[in-house]
Amino acid sequence: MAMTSVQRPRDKHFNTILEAAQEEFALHGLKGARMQAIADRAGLPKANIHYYFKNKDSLYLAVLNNIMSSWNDFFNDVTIKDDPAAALDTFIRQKVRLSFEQPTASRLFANEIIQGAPYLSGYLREVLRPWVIDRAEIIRGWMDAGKISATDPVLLIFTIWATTQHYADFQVQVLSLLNRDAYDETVMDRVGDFISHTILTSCGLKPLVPIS
Amino acid sequence: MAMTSVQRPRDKHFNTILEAAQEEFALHGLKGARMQAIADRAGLPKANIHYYFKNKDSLYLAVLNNIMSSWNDFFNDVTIKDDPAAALDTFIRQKVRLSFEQPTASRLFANEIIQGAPYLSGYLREVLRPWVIDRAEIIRGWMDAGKISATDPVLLIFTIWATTQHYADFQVQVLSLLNRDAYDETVMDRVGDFISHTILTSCGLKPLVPIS
DNA sequence: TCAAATCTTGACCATTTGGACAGGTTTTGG
DNA sequence: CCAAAACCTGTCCAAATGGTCAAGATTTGA
Repeated sequence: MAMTSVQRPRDKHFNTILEAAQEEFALHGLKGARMQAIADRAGLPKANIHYYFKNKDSLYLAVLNNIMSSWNDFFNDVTIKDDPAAALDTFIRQKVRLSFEQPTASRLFANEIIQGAPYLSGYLREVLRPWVIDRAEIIRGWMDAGKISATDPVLLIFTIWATTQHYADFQVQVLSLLNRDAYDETVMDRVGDFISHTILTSCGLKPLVPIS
Repeated sequence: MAMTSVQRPRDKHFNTILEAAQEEFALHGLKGARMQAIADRAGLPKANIHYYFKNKDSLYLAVLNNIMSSWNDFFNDVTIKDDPAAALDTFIRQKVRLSFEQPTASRLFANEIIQGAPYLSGYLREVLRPWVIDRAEIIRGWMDAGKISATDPVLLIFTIWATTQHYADFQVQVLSLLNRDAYDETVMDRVGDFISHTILTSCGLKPLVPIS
């Protein structure tokens, strides 16, 4: 965050540290994460971390900011004129992909929220709430136009978030219960199909893909 | 855990400590929680905690065991002969009630799973997996009997878990986005209605309650 | 080429943290 | 009533932890 605008070659360390920190904070939260563990994961001496980041808090904030920028982008371009089935399906599959391909970001966010959002309360109030109100308005527009059946737009968004992020936050549980060692494209598609089917059906829409 | 079978009067402290620990562990995870903070919350000197529990790990385990016993009880008695709509509706509403009334238990569980389930991997493998397989069998029975439409039983269970526990784990976010200070019976019922409607509809069942 | 700017790191420090323990108080059971 | 058992807690300590710093290495740009 407090870096120079020019991207110097050395700044690769900057990103290495951010990634290592993201992993550790996602795993143990702010208090639980250890600076030494972050340093070890980054393959750098601990003192070097403090050259780039003043302290633990500022590193945590840098990681958070780095993540939150691209959190719900997908649904931004949707308008009332769009086809709800296609729009919802796309949004769901993008969120599923994010959960499968960048689970640590989701886990870090989950940790922060579980812990009471001490560093994201402002984000929730000033960024996410307007976003939700805005998107809910579009969904309500679809309802009024008779394109989807009556529903609660905000709870619908919550449901999409919950079902998609579940596969990132609870990855270990899901893998254990599916008796698998790792996610793959097949599982991701199966989950995308299922959630899309569930949401679309509940909105009175015809599912784009049948469930196998 | 390592207590005498007789419930002595003094053992009220035992439960006080368990509750305080549950709160702190839910908030900060195993590493992040502080014994002093648990002691403060319990209103006892830290040394007293160590009289009842050998160390931080054993306290954490005691809290986990205390929680996991009554985690998915609700769905246990269901059989193929039962009406799927009623059974699913009941299960969903019970889980929603748990999320609203005992959110810390859910948050502690979430923390443990996010962190890779270091203390619950055995539980996942030996308790939860058989449970899921068993319940999935019943749902499959409903499908075969033509009582519900084709679906993926395991992903259906995941979806119910995800949507219901979301309101415990992400309580702060939900409250912020609903612009409320606290949950109440009204919100809980609205959420129960919505999730029940969503799940039942996706199973080709007629919702028990219309969405307002 | 060379001095300034940038970066790296081993060694160190103050504070926090989990935990031990001895000496005390209260309860229990005969 | 009394001794044994159970319970309580102030005090202390070793280890872990976040963070500092100064000396040195490397890079930059004129």
